[in-house]
Amino acid sequence: MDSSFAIIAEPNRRAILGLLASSERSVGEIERRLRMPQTSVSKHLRVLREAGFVESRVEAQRRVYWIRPEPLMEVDAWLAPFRHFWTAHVDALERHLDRMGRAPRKGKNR
Amino acid sequence: MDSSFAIIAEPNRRAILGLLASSERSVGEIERRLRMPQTSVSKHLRVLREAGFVESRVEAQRRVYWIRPEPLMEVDAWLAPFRHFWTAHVDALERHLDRMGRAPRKGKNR
DNA sequence: CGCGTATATACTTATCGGTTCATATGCTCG
DNA sequence: CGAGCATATGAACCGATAAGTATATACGCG
Repeated sequence: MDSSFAIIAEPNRRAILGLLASSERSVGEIERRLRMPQTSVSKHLRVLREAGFVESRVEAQRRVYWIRPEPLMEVDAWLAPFRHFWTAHVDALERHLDRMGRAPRKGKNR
Repeated sequence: MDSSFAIIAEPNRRAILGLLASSERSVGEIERRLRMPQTSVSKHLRVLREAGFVESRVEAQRRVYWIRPEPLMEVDAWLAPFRHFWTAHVDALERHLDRMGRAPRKGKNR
């Protein structure tokens, strides 16, 4: 329903994503690091999971969560039309790189 | 009050920013293009202005609004720690460019 | 002047999402 | 099997806010 933007509007969710940026973590780890109630962590993780921001696996009694990049890429893409405001003089180079493929081989495209 | 993220969580506001990305516009123009009530446009513009996303000048009876990049840069910056997820193999090149100053040729005419 | 257009603002209402508390489920180990 | 930890889920509560309505202000022109 809501866009990815609504999801990352919540500071605690951004904090969680920030933690997961460096490596995957269990719920308990997140709880301790961010000093936020477990129930809250769980609920935010649920929202993040349903929105495709994270994925989880069960490891005995724990659940380990990690980042899925797609929704964040979407946000990144939305910023594109604005980037020239702060990178004006490099635009030409950027476009050049894009045209060159920017991610040459490596199959597995959509 | 809330972070820039909360501001762009609103779809109408993103639409307005999207319009302004290409060029400055008056309130009436935005109203017509987006087919949204004037009062709504005004209110969103107010929010955007107070959050530093746009700036306006008075031109006779009209107000012309345009983008201020700072808050969007902030969002762009927040994405940095995640970018390696979708640009992993280009990272080296990116860092290289950054180290070089990102604006190699000095022949730029001004 | 006085009307029409352009824009902003106050007020109200309904909705939404986050937090808290209580409880449920499931796994591990003794 | 039963205790205890890790995590999830549900319900009530509460504050924020978007949208609608109505009105106010400013300008420009005949």
